[in-house]
Amino acid sequence: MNKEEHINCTTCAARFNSIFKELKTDQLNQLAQHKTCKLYHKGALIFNEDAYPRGLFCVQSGKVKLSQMGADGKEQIVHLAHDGDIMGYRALLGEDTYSCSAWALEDSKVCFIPKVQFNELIENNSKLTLQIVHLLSNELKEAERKITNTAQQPVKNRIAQALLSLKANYGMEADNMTINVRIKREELANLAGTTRETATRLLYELQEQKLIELVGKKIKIMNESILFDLAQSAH
Amino acid sequence: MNKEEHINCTTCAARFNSIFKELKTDQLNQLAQHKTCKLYHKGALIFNEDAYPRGLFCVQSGKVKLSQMGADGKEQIVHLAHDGDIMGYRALLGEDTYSCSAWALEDSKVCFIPKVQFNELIENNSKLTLQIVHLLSNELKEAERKITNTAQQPVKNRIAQALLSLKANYGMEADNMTINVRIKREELANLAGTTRETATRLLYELQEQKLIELVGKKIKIMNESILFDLAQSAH
DNA sequence: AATAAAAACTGACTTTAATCATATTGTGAG
DNA sequence: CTCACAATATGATTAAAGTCAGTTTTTATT
Repeated sequence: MNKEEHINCTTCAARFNSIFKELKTDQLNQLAQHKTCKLYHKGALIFNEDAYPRGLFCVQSGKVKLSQMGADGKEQIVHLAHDGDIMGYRALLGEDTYSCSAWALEDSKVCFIPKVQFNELIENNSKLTLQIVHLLSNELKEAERKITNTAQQPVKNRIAQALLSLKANYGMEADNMTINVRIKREELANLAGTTRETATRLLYELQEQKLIELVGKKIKIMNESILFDLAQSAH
Repeated sequence: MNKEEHINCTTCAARFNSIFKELKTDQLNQLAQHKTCKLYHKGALIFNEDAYPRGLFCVQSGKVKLSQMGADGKEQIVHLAHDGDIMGYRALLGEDTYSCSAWALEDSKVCFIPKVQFNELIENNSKLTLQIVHLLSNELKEAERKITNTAQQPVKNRIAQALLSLKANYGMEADNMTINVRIKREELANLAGTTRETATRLLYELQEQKLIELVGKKIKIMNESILFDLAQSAH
């Protein structure tokens, strides 16, 4: 008997948000047959940088950060994942080790599809393969843009960018203003590429400019269009 | 009559350095039938950021920089290309615009394979497709690492990294010490993500540390292992 | 060879953000 | 509820790198 409450991909809510949304029922059932699903508690490691992948991860629910270790042990968050996102496919397709680690930002259910089934799936489904190649290509585009921004923009703009990225990934709460994620200052800093202290200070500056509001552990976006302009422009 | 001296992919020296190295003669001939080859003079634009790709570019000879425009018009070099490298495949595979522009760093011969033939080629050659997916995946890995380095490393280390990257792409001259490319200070700065002036100053610092030597317009690597350590470590 | 233009260098100064130190607030375990 | 620890905030200082201005060198052109 399987203790998992979710054993069926056909009833997975995250599916419609994922690359599997167009799979037929029998293909979904085949997926479900081989996948396992696990609850990762907040702070838990899902997979580790430099390890070889043994399959594909797919976020059923929750929030995940993907981060690299910098030269002196400092974390750099290179990607955020949420419901329906797949993780580890770069390493799988590249026949390579993971280029980053995945950590649960909050309690998250993450499914695992063994490499064999993943390979079968993409060999028999060119549309799916195409979708994954699209993901890869989009991630590269985003990564290149982030290189340019990191190299050229001041920290404040990168903080603005980071906040928008959090919103894009995790959405808003019911009020449609509060970013729906609890993230530590240090993590925000590691996403924007700065230090904890500087992140704190610049958040307060953004608040003074009425672009955001800090309410408890959450961040409210008060003026998204100006925040967006700031994230784009160099000064 | 075709004025191009090179009309045949089978005799292309760069081929063995490219993803086409394992193609059969008839496939190469088919490629050659549809490709065009053009000489781009130093400084010439090969393709432009934000345009839609109409095919695949392949460097036959020469040196190419791929760069993005930053927020206030500043160039960021995100990739370097040389003999045998293909360019524009991210945009093609992603059915997207180019994320960067390609410029000839020196007089370069670049072939062009129309989209239709490219698609035919990858549809009929899964091994080739796999190779291109590998390229994509490797580029993403490199881009992620560059984000981390740009965010965390001081400029001097990034200059060291840039020099090693120039060496990796363009090799050394006969003396096995001099990097085989003439690059402007400003371009080196745009590769490392800094300013012209800072690049100049730090090159002289590296020279004082006996890691490099500046001879005319060329840069000689005097102590690669320490230069490498510097490029890796954070301080 | 002379000239103009581009590129590189250099110094002075300013700004930005990191670092260090300390205080304050928030949070979870028992 | 209390205590300990983690996280955040904040001030002071330092260090790194950008900016600005002016000079020198290199390169291409006539």
